[in-house]
Amino acid sequence: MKYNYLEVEKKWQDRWEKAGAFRAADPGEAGSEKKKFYALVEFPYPSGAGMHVGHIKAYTGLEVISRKRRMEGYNVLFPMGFDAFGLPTENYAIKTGTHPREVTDRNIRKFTGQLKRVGYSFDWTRVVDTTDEDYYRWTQWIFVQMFKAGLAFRDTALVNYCPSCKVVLSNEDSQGGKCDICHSDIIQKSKDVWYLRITEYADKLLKGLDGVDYLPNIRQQQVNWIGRSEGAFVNFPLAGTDETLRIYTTRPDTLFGVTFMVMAPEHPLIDKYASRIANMDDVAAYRSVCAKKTEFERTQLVKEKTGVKLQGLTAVNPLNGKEIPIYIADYVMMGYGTGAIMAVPAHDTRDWEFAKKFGIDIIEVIKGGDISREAYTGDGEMVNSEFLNGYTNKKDSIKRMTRELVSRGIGEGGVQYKMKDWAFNRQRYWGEPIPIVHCPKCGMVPVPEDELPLKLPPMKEFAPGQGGESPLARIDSFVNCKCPVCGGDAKRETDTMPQWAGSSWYFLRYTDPHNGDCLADPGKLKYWLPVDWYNGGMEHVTRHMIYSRFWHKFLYDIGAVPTSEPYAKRTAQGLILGPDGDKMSKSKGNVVDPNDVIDEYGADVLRTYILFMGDYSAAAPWSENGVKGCKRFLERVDDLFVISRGNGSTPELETSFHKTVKKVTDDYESMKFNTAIAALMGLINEIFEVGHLTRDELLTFIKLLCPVAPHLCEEINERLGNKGLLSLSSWPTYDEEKTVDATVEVAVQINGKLRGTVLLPKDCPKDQALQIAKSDAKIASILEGKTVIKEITVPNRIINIVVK
RNA sequence: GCCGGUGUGGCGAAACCGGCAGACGCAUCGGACUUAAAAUCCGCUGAUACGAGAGUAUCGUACCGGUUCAAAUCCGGUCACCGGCACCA
Repeated sequence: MKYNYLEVEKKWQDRWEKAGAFRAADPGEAGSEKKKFYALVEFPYPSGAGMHVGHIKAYTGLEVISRKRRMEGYNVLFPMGFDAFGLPTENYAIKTGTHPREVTDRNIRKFTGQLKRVGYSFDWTRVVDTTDEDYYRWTQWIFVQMFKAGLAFRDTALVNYCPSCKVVLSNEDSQGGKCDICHSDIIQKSKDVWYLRITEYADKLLKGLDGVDYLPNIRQQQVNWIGRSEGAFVNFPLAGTDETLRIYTTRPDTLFGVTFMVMAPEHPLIDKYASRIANMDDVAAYRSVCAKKTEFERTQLVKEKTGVKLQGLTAVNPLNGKEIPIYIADYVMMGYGTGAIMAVPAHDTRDWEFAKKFGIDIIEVIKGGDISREAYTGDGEMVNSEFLNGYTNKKDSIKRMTRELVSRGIGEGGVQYKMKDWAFNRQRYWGEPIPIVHCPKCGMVPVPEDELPLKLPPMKEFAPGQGGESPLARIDSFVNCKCPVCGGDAKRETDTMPQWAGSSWYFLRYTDPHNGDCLADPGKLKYWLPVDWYNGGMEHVTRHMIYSRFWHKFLYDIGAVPTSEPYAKRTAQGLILGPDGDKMSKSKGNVVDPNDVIDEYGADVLRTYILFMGDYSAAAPWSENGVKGCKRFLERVDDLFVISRGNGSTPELETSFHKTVKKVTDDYESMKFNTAIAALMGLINEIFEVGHLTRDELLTFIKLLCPVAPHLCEEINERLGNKGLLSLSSWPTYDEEKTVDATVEVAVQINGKLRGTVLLPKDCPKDQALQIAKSDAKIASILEGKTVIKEITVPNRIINIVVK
């Protein structure tokens, strides 16, 4: 850089701040009459390591959109905050003997400083911090509303437990059988757990996806996560009892192919009929083996089928009265469906494997495969199935069978979801205390709303307790309290909320961050919601996104927010890989620190490069040389001032400007930042070929580039003698007519092969175009002696002459 | 296994709705400036063959096939890689 970028960038950052340039106007304030635009980026977890280039990529996309929107005349809300509760901070605090409050404050200061150096146009007056009492007061308030609505409940259950972090984890936090935080193996443990009944919203969460604009892969991931399946429940009588074994299946039409039943090892009917089971010892032994397996072993490693046949307990096929053996096996999960299945080995791969191993009959009911070799899971004609014989369409046969089940009173159609209720408590210190009191007389009672926030008590030793109980349980003054209902002695809940709590509603608080009376003023919510555009990482698409949509839909149902969906549009940025093409990680030593890049090249270069790297949603490796290329580009932009003058460029350059304004305007909008910047690079090459440009053209250029490299563009604007901030000036317009050159180079093909090009006037008529093409010396020589069969012209693009 | 995505020069990548494949950037090479290097500027650069040369021809978007005047793009099949889910009945 020919100028001192660090100084110049600081100068403009200070001026923006002083002018309050990026403050969003609340309803009623000057500026609120403009159309609103709410741009949201995922707020960071303020880790001690500071910012990562991934953060920069995540924020810079919507930064460009926000800056463009402001110049287009919108009232833009582009806020930033900190998702600061959580384990890394707490673990660091324990290790270093510092209080997490102190660690958090320090990290937030560090992040704030780093973010400001990048020159983001955040509205810094609206910062939220999830660990702030005035913030988590409302997180607790929402929990209390959910409790009152019966959506927060307690249950004893087998849970995912991380022995290293000493916390219960949700299914989402223990994917692959590993702890999401420390990557230790998860074990199963029986515990008292708080749940949020997210399954009650499964259907709403699924249906809501129709009304929002999410990238297709994001939508699809959510659909898969919710995992809706349609099928039927069927009741199989247990022989010699009046009990029925209820199962769920997606293929009720294969009911005549059932040759055995399988129950999950934990199925309660086993205990109920233990006295009838002759081999209860074997059963108990098998159950204890299964209980010791981690979720990982059970689902990932062991594909070999195991199980035990129940001696003395059998089921009856309710359609034809056939007696069917029952097995227990761990390939059936207690947590899905009813915890028991009807096995149709001919047409289900898992049942087939099990049948082969245990020598069970296999009855074909769908023709089309060779069931002696493998299960046939395709479509085909129904056989061996009485009234279903001859059906060839799966939908029809399922429908018919479901009707039959209902009319005979042995089952009915039903829907299942893979999504489970959300395990919502952690036994750790650095989280929102769950505002519940356990009263021996009144049961569980929420802390009254006017007593919120229920503050985290100060503590010196906040390491988790040995038995996995919360550190808060050690503070008598916190635990012992009076019941808010009866006034008698009671005990407080000592668990805290998981990290996902605070981030489930933060975007609401941005609209009214200092409100002491409610989570946000209804008028402000009405004005700002929904979030118009939300950008973040793919890794948050299934957890954070689903959780926050759930909270939002609940808040909508109780009338606390005005929209049923929080986010109108969602995009996701791709990863930045290390220079070696691997994922960046400390252990590989391939991490790029954005601060180093700013020190060496300035924030404008960093921003430009990150957007220029490639497809915004795709992963791309970091390249130091690529950074240098962007630096050169910005230096050339800086040089434009010297060759700018009052008037008189060329008609060609004028056309190029119209083209570029159009392209950049469109490309920013579709997040094709790389091609927008490429267009500006192409334009600057052309300007230097011409040798000069007008002052107006230069102004247009820096306006187009301003969202990407705002400091440099402000500086040039000032040099041009313009008063006021470029960031608040108007976005350039273009004339569609002038985006096409007066003469166009058109390709001439013969039999589809390129044989030359001709210059034609814009929108040249077909006859004239062909005439000019044929008179071209080279084309004419090829055409000589040939018969023309067909002539195709596409205006301003191509001429193809087919000859024989 | 299932779902989604991707596959184009030495590299990152472009290419609207099927219409000149490789824009833009990097790297390489050559040149200018310099005592020299760095920086900067100018130029070349998909492959192969022919040509002293301006050039000309052929091939070329993972692979095989198809539709079309015309395919990176559409259709059928195969392979590879990435991401997500996973004994979900």
